[in-house]
Amino acid sequence: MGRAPCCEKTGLNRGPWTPEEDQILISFIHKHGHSNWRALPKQAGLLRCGKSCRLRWMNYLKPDIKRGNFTKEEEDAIISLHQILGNRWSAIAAKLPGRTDNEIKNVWHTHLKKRLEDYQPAKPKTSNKKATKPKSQSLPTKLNSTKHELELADSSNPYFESLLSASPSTSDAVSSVTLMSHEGHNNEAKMDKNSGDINIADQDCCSFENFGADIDESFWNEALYCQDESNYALNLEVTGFDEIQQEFQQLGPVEKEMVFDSEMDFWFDILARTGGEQDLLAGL
DNA sequence: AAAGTTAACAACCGCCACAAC
DNA sequence: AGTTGTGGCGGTTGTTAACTT
Repeated sequence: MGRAPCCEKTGLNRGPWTPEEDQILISFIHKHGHSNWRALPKQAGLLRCGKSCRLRWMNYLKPDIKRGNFTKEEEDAIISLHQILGNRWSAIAAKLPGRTDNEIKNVWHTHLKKRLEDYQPAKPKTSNKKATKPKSQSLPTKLNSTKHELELADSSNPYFESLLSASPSTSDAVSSVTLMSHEGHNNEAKMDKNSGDINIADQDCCSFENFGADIDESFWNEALYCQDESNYALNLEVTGFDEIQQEFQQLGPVEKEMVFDSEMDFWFDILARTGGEQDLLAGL
């Protein structure tokens, strides 16, 4: 036996809502709230099913809904969030105040997806000159992490600020194998000699913990994440460049310096490289 | 100007998770 | 513990306006 349908279809209005219907729904919810969507249309005198009322309210009539064109910042946020969250429109919408999942989904299918597809023809680059990573490119998750902590002290993008939680690293690794500093940043890498787990701490911008044993400790001598006032860059410098190139071969030839369009892209790249997006997903 | 195509967006449908019973 | 009702979610469709041929 199947479930009873959510509403009796016969005799109910379908299709676009009229201004009169909108007004009835708005005034009813203002007076009585919407504790029971199924019962609401009957109580309000609307010839609609509860689902339809809920959808109309949630996607169109709710007072805090922001309508109109998406800003460049919002579009960038959707693209970046979609890289991590996929088609979880409600989760994406939760990061964009005033925007609904339905609206974001529509924008994605009508604008952003096409923009990315146009941007996609990522032929492997052979030159070693500085280049910007395409936003749509799939990111490698070569490096495994079992735990991830990240602090973003000064985010310029309000949508990103709420995405990440601040948390200091408290891990005590058995032995310290590497100490890095770069342009005022205090980066510290420790390795548990028994388990092979690697702990990275960057007190200025982020901390990562427990990357697992499958990465070479020398990697962290060579890879420094850094930022200055105008750029967010991943520097892959000096020795062992060929090995790093192999690690990240999914990206095509690795540039010695990758410059990102925005701080958000920079952070998402770090998350993707460390598998941190898995932890992020778990926390949502 | 008419027909055909595409873009934009509102709305619907079916499924799922979860709370209540 | 199993069943049912409900809200919420993501995929999809329908409609209409805008654009192209």
